Amino acid sequence: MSRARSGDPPVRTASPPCSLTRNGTSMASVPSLSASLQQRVSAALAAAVPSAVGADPLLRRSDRADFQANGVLGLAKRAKANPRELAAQVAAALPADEVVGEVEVSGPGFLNITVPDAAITANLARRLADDRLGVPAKPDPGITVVDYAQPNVAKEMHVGHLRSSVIGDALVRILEFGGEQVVRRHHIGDWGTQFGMLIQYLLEHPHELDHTGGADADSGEASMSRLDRLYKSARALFDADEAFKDRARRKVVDLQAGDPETLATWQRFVDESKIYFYSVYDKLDIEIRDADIVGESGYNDMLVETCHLLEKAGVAVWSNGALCVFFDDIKGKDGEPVPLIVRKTDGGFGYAATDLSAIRNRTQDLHADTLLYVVDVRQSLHFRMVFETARRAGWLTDGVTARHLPFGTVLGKDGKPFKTRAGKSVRLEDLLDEAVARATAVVREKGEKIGLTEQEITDNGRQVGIGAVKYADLSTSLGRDYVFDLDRMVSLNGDTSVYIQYAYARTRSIFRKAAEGQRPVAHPELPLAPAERALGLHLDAFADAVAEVAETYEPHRLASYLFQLASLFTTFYEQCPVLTAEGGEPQVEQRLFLCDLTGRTLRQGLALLGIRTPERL
RNA sequence: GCACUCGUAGCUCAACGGAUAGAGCAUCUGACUACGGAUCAGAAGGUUGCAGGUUCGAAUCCUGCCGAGUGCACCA
Repeated sequence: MSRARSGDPPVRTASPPCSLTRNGTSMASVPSLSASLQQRVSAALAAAVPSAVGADPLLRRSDRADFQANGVLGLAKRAKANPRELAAQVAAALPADEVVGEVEVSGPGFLNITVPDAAITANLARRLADDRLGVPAKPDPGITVVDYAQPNVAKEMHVGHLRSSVIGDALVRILEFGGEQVVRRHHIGDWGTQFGMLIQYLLEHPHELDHTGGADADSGEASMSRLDRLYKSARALFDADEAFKDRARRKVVDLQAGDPETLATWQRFVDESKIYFYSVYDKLDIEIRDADIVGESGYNDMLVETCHLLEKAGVAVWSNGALCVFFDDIKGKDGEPVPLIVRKTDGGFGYAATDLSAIRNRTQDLHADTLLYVVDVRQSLHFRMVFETARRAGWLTDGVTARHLPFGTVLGKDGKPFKTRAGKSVRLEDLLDEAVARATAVVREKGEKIGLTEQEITDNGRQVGIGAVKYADLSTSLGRDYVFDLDRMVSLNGDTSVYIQYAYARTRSIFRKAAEGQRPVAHPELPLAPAERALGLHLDAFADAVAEVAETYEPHRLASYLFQLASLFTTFYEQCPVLTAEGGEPQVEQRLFLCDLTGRTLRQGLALLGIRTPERL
């Protein structure tokens, strides 16, 4: 598969609101109970064993208490102490304050810690009072370039383009939310020898890309169909007609030489393709901005210099007429070293030259300290070689992180790469249309009962269908292949976005049904029911979950967090009457407060994954 | 052949070196005519591919083997 990278749909506002603005809210980061405890246990460890300053207490959620600290065991080993005795010492050293509740030594030397109900409610109240739900923004943001969503000019987008776009978009949102300065780059496939054929054909048939015939002549679909028809005709002629083939090849030379007429024709392909890209990304509800589309052609001016620098530095050498970089540990089938080819025997530049030039641009001109590439796993070797080369050349320094975030193949239900019955790759648009159609049918059936308007049904169908596709993609670890199964994706039950969206809609529904004076107010003095505690502790972990994803670039952890939150809320909803709470007005307020925070957390969390949350579903 | 990734419940997937390996789907058993709309609770299901090793402790780290996928000189 080509490394299509690209497109930009400005039509619909693509970004769901990141946070709800409320009167008098602050922008204060709220340490989680987990973080507060961690700090205390860490201090207690240091008090018990002076050499343990800075040791990680390994605090985790536990099924035997609210939290468990596993760090004592390793420490006891190093200090040659009895683990249980040491654990008891640490427990004794823990301060008795508002966060630390019960502490007990368990098993070989675990510390089981329970926090008071009041601490949970109080911390959640601080989250609700904050626009960002207490999630801190980095005090010292870096600059991260994310390379994602890279389709090819003049080519149909297919299911293979889905993952890069969805994952990249989610990462961008998550990183930006964390305060990072993000530069988006859509490295579209807009250059290469195949353009000689296309350009030559268009020159000989100048009206093939004209926007004629009907009201939808300017639509993305019409653009793609023109491009596709032209591509096929050109290809057929290229294969059948030797003279045309020669003319096409000479066009490649013209293009690379920067001949104005040739370039202008080439630009027509790019522009036509962008119309199509934007329409697909609009459907995908992913915002692509024109300024962020910097395709392969964007680095043309640097290629010669890149090669020159590599050669001068001795990083690249000539071999069999090509400019190559070799690596000790990379060998081919015959046992001979396999090079990264920077410049080909015919003088043309390979994509390695483009990628290396892009690295120069991103580190030296954009001053990035992190480079991320959301690209198919099959290009891992390529990136390994490119990064290593850039290190040798000094373009990647110790202060810069470059990471390929590889994703696996999309498979059909049969476990083989997702194809149509005819064996062709599936058009991305068809896939999205299908998902939306199914989701709309489901939404319509249920929506009629609650009196949704036709407009709401249509909007919800789109938000549910697209959300389902994105969630399915984001809820499994990136590196793996995943099975594309629409039936499962749009299911109301199970680990799906629909389930989470529905939980959100339920939180909203309660407020519509609430009586005049029933408002969300935290009551730390009230004891919490088990379902409330479980929900509360999980709500409090939101900031930590987001931070973890921003650090590991693993969106599936956020997806998992959100599904669990929705599940915990559903249990709470089942077990704890809200508007008719048995404890009277304060408990009604307390439970409304939990609903409010749950709703906002679900909404924010899904927004970070690029998934919308209908108010009524 | 070499390299990379991966082998976890019937299926699709989780699990930051920690206690009893967790979810969802499917299966089975019960509740539920709705504050509140698309329900919940429970059961069953496992030699974490196999064999060694490191560790107080391994699905996780190391070695070997078996199996799968992907990649491996001028396409991206």
